Amino acid sequence: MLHNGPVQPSTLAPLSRDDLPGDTAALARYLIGKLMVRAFPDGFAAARIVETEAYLAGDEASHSFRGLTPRNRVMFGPPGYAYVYLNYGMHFALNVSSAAEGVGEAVLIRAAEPLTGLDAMRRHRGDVPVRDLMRGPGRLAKALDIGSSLDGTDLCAAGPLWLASDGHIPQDFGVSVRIGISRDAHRPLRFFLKGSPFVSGPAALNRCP
DNA sequence: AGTGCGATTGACT
DNA sequence: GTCAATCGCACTA
Repeated sequence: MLHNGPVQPSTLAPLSRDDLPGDTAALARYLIGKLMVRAFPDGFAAARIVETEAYLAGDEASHSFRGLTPRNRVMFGPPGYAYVYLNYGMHFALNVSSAAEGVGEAVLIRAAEPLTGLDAMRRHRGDVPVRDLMRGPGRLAKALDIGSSLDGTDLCAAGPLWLASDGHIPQDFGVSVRIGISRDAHRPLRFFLKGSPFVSGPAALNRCP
């Protein structure tokens, strides 16, 4: 889209944990337009988050619904940490832990617009169109080489992976039901940058009221 | 111990 | 449009 100015990932300060909204749906909205920054051995990659989903306590679709397990422990920890899990036995997905310690909630990062480090992303994803590099949670994780070794990473500190802002505030949010779930399927907990071609999901969910 | 099912993707008819 | 790949975890026994 139009709003990719030049980005210097190494100078992008991490988001402050105190600035993260305590309400998980609010955090999911807050993260739209923010940046994911990844440090690779040979440089940085950065991407603008364009699609998120909130997973709440008491939510049957959430991994936290049946209580704390080794896999979902980060969801029950403090906010602003990476919950990385393996889905369908083959795709990793990146979440940001949310809510107070002891409350199992998180925001799934579903899609992003690549800004810098496209060569590094293609090294992990192969030669696909820019639009498809990070369009979907599994693809996003692959592009940023995110695996279980990053589970528990502090996303509010400059390290292998963190959240940042370049000051861009998106004007037009879309809201829809979440993708790919069967339980609690009616809840409007998916948020996206309206009109972005980097958003995943069926077109019907992406046009708006 | 065995079974079933995903917060998905890519290949194929 | 259909479908297989592949594994952690919940559930049954």
